[in-house]
Amino acid sequence: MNSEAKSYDFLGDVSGPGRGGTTARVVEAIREAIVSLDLPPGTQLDKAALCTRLGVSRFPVSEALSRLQAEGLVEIRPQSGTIVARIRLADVRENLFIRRALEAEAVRSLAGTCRADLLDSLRRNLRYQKAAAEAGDRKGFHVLDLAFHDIIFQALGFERVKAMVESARLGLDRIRRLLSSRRRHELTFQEHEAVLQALAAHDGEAAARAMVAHLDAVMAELLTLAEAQPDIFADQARTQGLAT
Amino acid sequence: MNSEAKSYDFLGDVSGPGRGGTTARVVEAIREAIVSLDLPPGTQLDKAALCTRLGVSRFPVSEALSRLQAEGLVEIRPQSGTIVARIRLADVRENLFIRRALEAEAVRSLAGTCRADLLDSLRRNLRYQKAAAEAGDRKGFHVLDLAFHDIIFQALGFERVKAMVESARLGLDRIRRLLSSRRRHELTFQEHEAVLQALAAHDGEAAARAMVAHLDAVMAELLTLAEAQPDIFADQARTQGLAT
DNA sequence: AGCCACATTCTAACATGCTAGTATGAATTC
DNA sequence: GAATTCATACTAGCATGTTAGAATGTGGCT
Repeated sequence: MNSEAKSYDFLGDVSGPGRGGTTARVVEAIREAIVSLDLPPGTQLDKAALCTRLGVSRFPVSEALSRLQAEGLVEIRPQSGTIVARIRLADVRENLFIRRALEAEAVRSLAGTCRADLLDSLRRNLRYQKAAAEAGDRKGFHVLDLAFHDIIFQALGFERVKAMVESARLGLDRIRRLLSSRRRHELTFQEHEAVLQALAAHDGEAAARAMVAHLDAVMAELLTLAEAQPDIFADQARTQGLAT
Repeated sequence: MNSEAKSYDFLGDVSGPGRGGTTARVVEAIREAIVSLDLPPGTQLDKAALCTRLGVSRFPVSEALSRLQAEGLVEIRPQSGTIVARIRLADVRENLFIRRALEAEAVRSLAGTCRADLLDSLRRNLRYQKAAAEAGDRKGFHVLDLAFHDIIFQALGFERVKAMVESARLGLDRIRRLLSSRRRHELTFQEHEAVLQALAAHDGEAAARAMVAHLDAVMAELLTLAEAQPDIFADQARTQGLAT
């Protein structure tokens, strides 16, 4: 049974200074491992091994897995086992729905009152994006992409909204890894720029439209990818639980 | 110190059939107590008393409180204590933002493809709403109000979105209790009807506008109420942590 | 009298032990 | 040989024990 060692070497360090925050760090470590595909979809998680590897007890691990289940990254089968959630097309759609709704409303709501320093931050970010896209720096571009959206939510000041969007984005990141391409970077850059333009013009509706267009473009590519690599997806047609 | 008994009599029963789901039931019980204002904002929670009252150990209670913190209903002060979150104006704004974004996008996305049975369900619900409003049945109307929004998300089929909206709505329910009035019911009914009209006409944008108008109307009343009863709110101006 | 240091006490966070439910595989029966 | 039943091993969920940190109140000091 335990033919594979399950050493979980790739997991980050969770040793913290004081007492508090252990659970949060465990969440972070496992989430990172899942999103980076070090833990591929469908992998069974050995809780005991996780505890020994991270040097913590089962309490924080249990709670961490529970939260990750809420985020849709793992699937807990009661009394049976916990596995890394397979990527379901329905989840991809849902996560993109969440991002479309919240991010569009964010820019719509910001356009009217957005301050100059916000625009400046976005402009600076886009300059870096352009450079990263031209240099073909995939990882750098990804970081800047995240930062672009983060800047917007920072300006909005809604912590829970930000957390929700981040959660939705993480649910998509496992696929995005496979999607990252130079052409996509250039397109993303242009789409981001359109958002900025609309924000600068204080046109909320246009900003929302630009954001939706951006996310829909990503969605379209993800779906194309899904067609090409059906093996990493679970249950395309059945058990999707669409409204009856 | 323990001059008050802290009997927590109002808490519902959490005894379940089998082994699983205890934590979920504890969450439900405490959440209900908070939303119904049996546990007023600012109340300190006695974890041990909760355990004895509910007949469970500290494990499910801890996890339940942790989840409720994520929902913004309680505030955990490390090593110090847990209190029922005071209602912050910023949270009200955030929760309404979430609802506006997700519910508007929901009806926008549904308008194009909405099926006849969905419209029928909504129509039936609105007939009941009208009856409840005219009869002055506050509790009944509230239930129907929830059902109206639930029907929409049921049709959408996105579980996590539904959970997010529900969480946001619960964060607002503590105030809504104080706001529930006959006039508000009539207005709500009319606003709901506008949403239905637009859905029936397959006009997504109009449906979204109607939904936003509905939620904004609620928001306006909540803010008016906030002015009138500032005592239940915490820190109007300071420590709101708006983007610096 | 006002202020500061210290100790007590309370709490959440963490570790560990235990139980029940599930799945798997082997043995038995048809 | 195939299907079914039973035993075993494994897992999540729950209970309980332990520890570290924070608030508060008290005593001494200025």
